[in-house]
Amino acid sequence: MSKPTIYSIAQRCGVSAATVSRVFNRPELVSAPVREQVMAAAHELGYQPSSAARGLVTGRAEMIGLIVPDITNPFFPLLVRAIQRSAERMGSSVMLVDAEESAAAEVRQVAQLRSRVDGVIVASPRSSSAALREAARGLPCVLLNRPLRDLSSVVCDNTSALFDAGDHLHKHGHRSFALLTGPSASWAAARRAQAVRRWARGRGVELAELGPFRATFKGGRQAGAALLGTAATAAFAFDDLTACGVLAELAGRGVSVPGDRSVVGCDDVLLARTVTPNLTTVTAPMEDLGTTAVQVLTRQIEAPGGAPEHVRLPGSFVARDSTGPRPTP
Amino acid sequence: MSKPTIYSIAQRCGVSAATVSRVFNRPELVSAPVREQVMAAAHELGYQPSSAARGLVTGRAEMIGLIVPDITNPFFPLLVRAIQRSAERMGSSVMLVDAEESAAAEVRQVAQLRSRVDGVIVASPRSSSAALREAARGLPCVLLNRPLRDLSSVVCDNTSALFDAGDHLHKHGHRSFALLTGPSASWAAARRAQAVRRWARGRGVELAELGPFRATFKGGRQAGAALLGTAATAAFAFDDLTACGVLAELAGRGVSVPGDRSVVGCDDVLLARTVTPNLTTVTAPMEDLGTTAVQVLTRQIEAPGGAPEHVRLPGSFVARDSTGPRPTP
DNA sequence: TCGGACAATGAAAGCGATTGCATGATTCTG
DNA sequence: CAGAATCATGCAATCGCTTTCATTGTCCGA
Repeated sequence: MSKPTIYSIAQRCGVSAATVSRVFNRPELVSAPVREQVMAAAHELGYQPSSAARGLVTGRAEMIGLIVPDITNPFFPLLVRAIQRSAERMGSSVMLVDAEESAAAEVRQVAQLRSRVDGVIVASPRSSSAALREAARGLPCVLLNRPLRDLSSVVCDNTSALFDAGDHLHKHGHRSFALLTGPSASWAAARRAQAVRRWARGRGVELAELGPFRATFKGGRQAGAALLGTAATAAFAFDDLTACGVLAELAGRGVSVPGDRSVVGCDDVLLARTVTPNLTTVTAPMEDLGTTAVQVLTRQIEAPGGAPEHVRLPGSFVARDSTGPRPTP
Repeated sequence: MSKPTIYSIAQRCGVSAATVSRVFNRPELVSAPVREQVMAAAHELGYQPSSAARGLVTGRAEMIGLIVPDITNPFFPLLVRAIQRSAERMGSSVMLVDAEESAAAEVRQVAQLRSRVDGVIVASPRSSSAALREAARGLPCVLLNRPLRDLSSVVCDNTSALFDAGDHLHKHGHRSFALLTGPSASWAAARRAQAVRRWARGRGVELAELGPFRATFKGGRQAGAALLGTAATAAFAFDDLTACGVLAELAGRGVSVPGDRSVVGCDDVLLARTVTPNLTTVTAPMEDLGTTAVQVLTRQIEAPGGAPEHVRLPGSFVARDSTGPRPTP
């Protein structure tokens, strides 16, 4: 007894394979009695259509690739889940690839994926644009948090939320700020830094730029240490993970947050709500980001060579416990 | 210009498709000049073999499924990465599925996956054994952290590490302990609880059992609150996430850790080292767990119907800052 | 009552690769 | 130098499914 195929079923039911196939794909073309008989037989035999065979003829893999630079970064699990969920809704599965922080790996992975997926979603802060373009040639692709003119992209724009964060701190009396910058190659880092700078200039407040720091907990500790070398009473961390590092470093040195300094993070990952004090941060609309990415990708797949789409979703500011009034000197 | 196939290449090089195929699969069977010519042409045309076609004839998808109950649980990203890494080494890709904490989804997903993968790795604390068995029927499968007699499994056994943890606390003078139990349906939770109980009995110390609590940060907070209702000076949390909740709850109530109470976690996820104080915990050998799971699965795939394998890997105790000497009353 | 429209089904041609077998060209062996 | 062994290559079947086209049988209107 080998795996059941449409032929096993066809034979069993005394119909042709074509009919069996239709029962699954275009059931309305098959008469009710036959349809039911076939379905019953299929169920009884435990029939599962071979996706390889189907893919071969339809040219669709019903699968999308998802490339993340580092799944251990708490930013991604939420995204992965959102993407997976909406992919499932579209009848596709998700193939996850962790590029392990290596640009070379990213590009290599895309090449690897090509033949197995209908398209890819790439969350790739690192790779060079040229490498990305090349890798995506002829393959429907949407970039996450990294716009590129000729490839579709879905990005989270935190500019206005960061303005809100600044205003929030300003209202609390802070006048001297520090910007703890993230990896220089990261689009998000550049973008966030720019937003903070613009805000500070607009407000006419002092802004010390520190960094760049690696987007890790350790990087955050270094940033925290650096922060103490300045007079800033409030700091914008690149993301929540670094903010946590900052918090830890400050705590380690007996500096109170938000008593002595205020810290705001970015992304609102799980960590933000498990750390003490809870992080004031900017929440990224993960669910939306994922859903949108899948939708855009689907469109690219259905109309290959269509114009690239660019979607920008705003984050929003959320005040928690890592920010407070300026310490009275 | 449609997608290049072995035929395009064959034609271009004046050889047969079979030869082209061999260049990629059994290059030693092809003469050097032809081989190089074909490779050059393939590269030039940007040829990528169709995995659907290959899969159809070889019967292999070169892909394994990975089902996790909740990718946002910090336990999993490390595992996912380890699995992906070693799958890649075996020439397979990983299809990730987040069952979203639903046993029904888990089983449904396995069914869905069947036709697209060569086998699955299931990290499924929830589903009933019967459901799992049924879902895995005829599909190579290895269970993670959940042994079942007739299915292969790879589990992390923390028993001895928990003994070490207990001894560590005992040495620090603690005599009254609390066990904050995890979800009752989880094998790991049961196992850990059992280990702690055995240890406590062996030592003849007092052990208050609290719970079960959900394996979330919130669950941890509740556990923390409950802990304060007891005289225990040291607590075993179900995992790091709940331990963090405990820490947060205690901190919120002005209870110092490790000054007033000691807390040990389990798993050693990223969180353990980002929280203040750093968690004393039991590290799970994630890398090994993942690698082993893939190896076992590979064996199952190559010899379907072979006897199930059961691997048990020990965790190890690591002392950090959430444990200390018993407070002097 | 007959022709055409329509519904239900089957036959068969691929999709793009792999692979066992056959073949022709070389090289070896005694 | 004949026959065997070896090597490189081609032919063609096959994997399981989808889909076009053709066929058959029904039903309806005129």
